[in-house]
Amino acid sequence: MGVAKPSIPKGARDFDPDKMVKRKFILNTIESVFIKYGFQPLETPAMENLSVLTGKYGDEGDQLLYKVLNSGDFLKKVSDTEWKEGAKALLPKISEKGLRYDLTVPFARYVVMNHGQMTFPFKRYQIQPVWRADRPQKGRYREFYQCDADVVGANSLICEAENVLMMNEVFHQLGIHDFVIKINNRKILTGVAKYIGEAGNEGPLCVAIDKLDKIGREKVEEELLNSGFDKSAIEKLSFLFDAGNKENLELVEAMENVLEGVDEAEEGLKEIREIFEYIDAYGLTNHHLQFDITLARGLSYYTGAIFEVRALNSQITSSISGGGRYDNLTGVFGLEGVSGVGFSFGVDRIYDVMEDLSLFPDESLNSTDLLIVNFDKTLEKKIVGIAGQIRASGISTEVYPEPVKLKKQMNYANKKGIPYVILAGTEELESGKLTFKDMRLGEQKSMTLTEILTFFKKEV
RNA sequence: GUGGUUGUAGUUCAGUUGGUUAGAACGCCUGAUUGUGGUUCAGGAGGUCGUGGGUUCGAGUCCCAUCUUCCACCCCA
Repeated sequence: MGVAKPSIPKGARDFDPDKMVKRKFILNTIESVFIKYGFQPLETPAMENLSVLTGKYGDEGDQLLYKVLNSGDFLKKVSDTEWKEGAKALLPKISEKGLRYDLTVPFARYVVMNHGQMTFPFKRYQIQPVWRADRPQKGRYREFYQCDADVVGANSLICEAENVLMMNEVFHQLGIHDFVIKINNRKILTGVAKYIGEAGNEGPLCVAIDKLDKIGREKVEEELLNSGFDKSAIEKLSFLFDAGNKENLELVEAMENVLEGVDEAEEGLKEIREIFEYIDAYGLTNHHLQFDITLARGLSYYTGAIFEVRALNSQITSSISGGGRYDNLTGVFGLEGVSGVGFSFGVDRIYDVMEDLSLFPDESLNSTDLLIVNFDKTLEKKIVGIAGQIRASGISTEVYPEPVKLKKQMNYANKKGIPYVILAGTEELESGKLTFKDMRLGEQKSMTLTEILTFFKKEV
């Protein structure tokens, strides 16, 4: 009997060191920008009670929730009749907990549980994995990370403007310069629904026009027809499809003319204007922002501004960041009147874009600066001492832990991309002149430890 | 959840209508070089052909199941 081959669950991944170094580069960049704008870290448990999770993501979402089986004899509360009633009736008896599906609902739960002690506006960021029992595809996994930042308890459009600022800062730092931040406002879309005589039907309207760039105008109109929209209503939508490539403010103006007198739309357009004004006032000139009246985003809880970021000139066309304002985050948990604005970065997709455009900087990849070669057991105590002194000045240093063949040690340095090597055998240690080799140039010099340390000081 | 697709050495892939001992490249190990990596040369190791059944004298090749990969829906990051 052979040992079973090890495997990992479908849609889950190992991140090997090569990948982790790159992921960390992205994650650290995002985190530092969050912190720079005053957001504080928050983590919530991987498991939530199912009562918190179910019913928050629609019927489809409930299907995609991972449920955790009760520990012990999970069948002990189940009677024969319940067993026969099928999975749906059985579920609450055998499972009380589930894995988190996103970071927004657990955050809402947190706010409701703690709002008495919190000071508002409350700004938190959260970078944690979430789980969905979806069928995996390229760029879609069953376990993946979300990076959310939200402000709750503030209605000012400064929050929206700062979202745009943070998106710009993150992508600039990552070296992604060709991207577009599309902005729209749910109030405008609500107004549009009203305008075409389908007041209250903005839900299906959003779902349909959100697919515009993917399936085209005809299919969208077809879907609307199937959703029960009137033919005349769909015809009235043509102003939206024909909006064309106008300048941002020009488009705002054009829409103001079309939608004049529809209160919600007027308000939404005013907000768009104001966000542009704030961004202007912040002094951000190249903001990559583009008002797009057809941007909708499928998610139902948005009520104000909505954002979506896409990289340009990349094979990866799906969105790499997005967000928006929601008026009633905590309503489902019985706490009314807490509004918020949030957005998130799609780490996996940002990773794919950067890989696609070869944007990962080489320096971000090797972590060790220096390797000290191990010649002989009897010299180990000395080279270890040297390593300690070098590390004390902040240089990341390795001692090769065994006195194996030099070739193998040099090869180790080479494979790991370690740029400098110290060779210190009996002679070097006696004279204090260490052999210091630059692996990239292939040159080596005799240098004292102090000389080496000053060399690194100049390098960094 | 629906329909399709993929799986052969560490990796990327060949493998003829089913027919001897399943190949290549790269990587890995050893040596040329016992104190010098990245280039070169010589040699070597490594495979229950995803897994489990079945058909057959004979299966990497055909059939069924299952897992996995990827793709299109649905939905989404």
